[in-house]
Amino acid sequence: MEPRQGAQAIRRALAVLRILAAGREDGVPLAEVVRTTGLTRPTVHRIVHVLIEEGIVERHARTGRYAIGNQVPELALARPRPSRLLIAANPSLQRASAAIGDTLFLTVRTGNDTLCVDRRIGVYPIQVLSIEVGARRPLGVSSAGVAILAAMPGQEARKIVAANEKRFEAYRTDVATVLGEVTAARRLGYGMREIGLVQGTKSISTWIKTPDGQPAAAMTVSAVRTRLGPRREQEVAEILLREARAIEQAIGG
Amino acid sequence: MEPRQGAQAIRRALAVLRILAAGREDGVPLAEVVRTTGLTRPTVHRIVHVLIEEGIVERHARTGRYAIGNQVPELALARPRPSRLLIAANPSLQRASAAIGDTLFLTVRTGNDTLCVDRRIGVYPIQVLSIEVGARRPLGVSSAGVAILAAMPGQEARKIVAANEKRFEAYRTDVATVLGEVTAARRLGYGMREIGLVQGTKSISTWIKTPDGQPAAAMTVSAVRTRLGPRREQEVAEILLREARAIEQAIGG
DNA sequence: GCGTTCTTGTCCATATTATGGACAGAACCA
DNA sequence: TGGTTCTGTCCATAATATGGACAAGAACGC
Repeated sequence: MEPRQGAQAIRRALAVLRILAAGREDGVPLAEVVRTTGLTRPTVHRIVHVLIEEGIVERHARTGRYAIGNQVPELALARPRPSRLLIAANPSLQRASAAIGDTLFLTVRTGNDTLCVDRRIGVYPIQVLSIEVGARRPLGVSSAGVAILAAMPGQEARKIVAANEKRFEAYRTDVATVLGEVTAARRLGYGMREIGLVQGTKSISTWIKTPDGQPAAAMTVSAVRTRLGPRREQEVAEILLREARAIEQAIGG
Repeated sequence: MEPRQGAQAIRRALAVLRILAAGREDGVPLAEVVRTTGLTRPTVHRIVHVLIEEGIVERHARTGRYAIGNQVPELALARPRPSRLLIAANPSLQRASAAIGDTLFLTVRTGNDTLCVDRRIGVYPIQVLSIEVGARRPLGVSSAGVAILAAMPGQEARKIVAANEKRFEAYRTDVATVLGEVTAARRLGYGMREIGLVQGTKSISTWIKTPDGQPAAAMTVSAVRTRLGPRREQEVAEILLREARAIEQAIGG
């Protein structure tokens, strides 16, 4: 598949949109878009302002930051919701949440990012709620991202990690660290992070593959570190692995 | 506001996306996109296939039709849902639905289209369910579209109707008919269609304006024609007008 | 069967379009 | 005050997107 030519501008506009999406409601300053896309400032400026005229991007009056606009969800209404994955995963998430009691996330891969698409809050009184539905991060910086990378061929994973290099700085990590974590996850059979994105939390993630063997998503448990000692880590991982296989079945059938 | 230059390709890609969005899950054949956008076929073909590579568009294997892809709702997750309008309108829709008993729609304007964003089913046993959330139509072909056009300055309304000319054929209407209906709606104070998009139905729509006087949405009741005689039309219109003002208050405050 | 009309896909010379270096203003800090 | 961030704009230039022309497959009629 040689990439189709004659649409540089469209590809660039989409790259910009994906960066803006990572900024959620608050949006992203122009300079950051310039840095992370590697495009020149006049180009990004032009793209962003055309997208504003078209209603695809909005600009916050106070901060001057750029964010995903109204028309994007409007276009999204054209698709049936919720997605097949969400339907297939629902019973598993419910079971796992009840069995574990800590916060549970379902995260998909989209391009070079992870995107949280579902979250279940457990019964345990201390819950890690830092990641919300819609949260978008470069593949590799969260345990879910590491799990998804671990589930794909090494070459592809390295390519993605290399592509995300510029964005890792903001999360205080780098290519070598991420690749190390990916290797560790392959050995373990699941992704794990002693130090979560939030201080004092720990996360465990299992990957979910589509019938053709591509990793499609990850299921993650996050909890305060003290609640996930070695013994409980084992328990939680077993539940997650079982339910991940169940979701794979549900997609495949 | 002179439109910004240097982004023809991006604008064209968005025009294509909006047409595809009107096709919902089923999508739209390439030829129809070519017709309604007025672009040449090689151009549309290139745009659509680049968007497929980027995950923004999907192609149905069986039919060959093109439709909005997975990544659009993924980008949409960056925004908080539901929208402000939906929140503001909720109590009014609930009250109106209870009072009227027929199917109620909330429709917004997006570009040159109307987009159904909410639907409430009433208690009366015969309900008009042809329009679903996500349904997208050229402004002017539904009573909601006529109401929204009626609420804007004549010049702007004429511009939009002219821009939609090519798309009217598919709905068996034309510029003159639509402009006539808009004028009638202005006189009446609400939009009305004796012949709905579905045979034997009748619709009544009131417009909802933002604080700056721009029409933002329309509230519509659809029912089988026999259920909306002159007397009941009055009643329903009064309720819709009252609730439309309530929603305007809720947005403004 | 064979022509007709619909569709989608591809090529490539061309000119239109997007590009980005250079310049400039605004806001903030020391 | 000068230094450092940010955002916005201009315009000559090169690279890019464009669309006419050609091709091939699918559906229909007879």
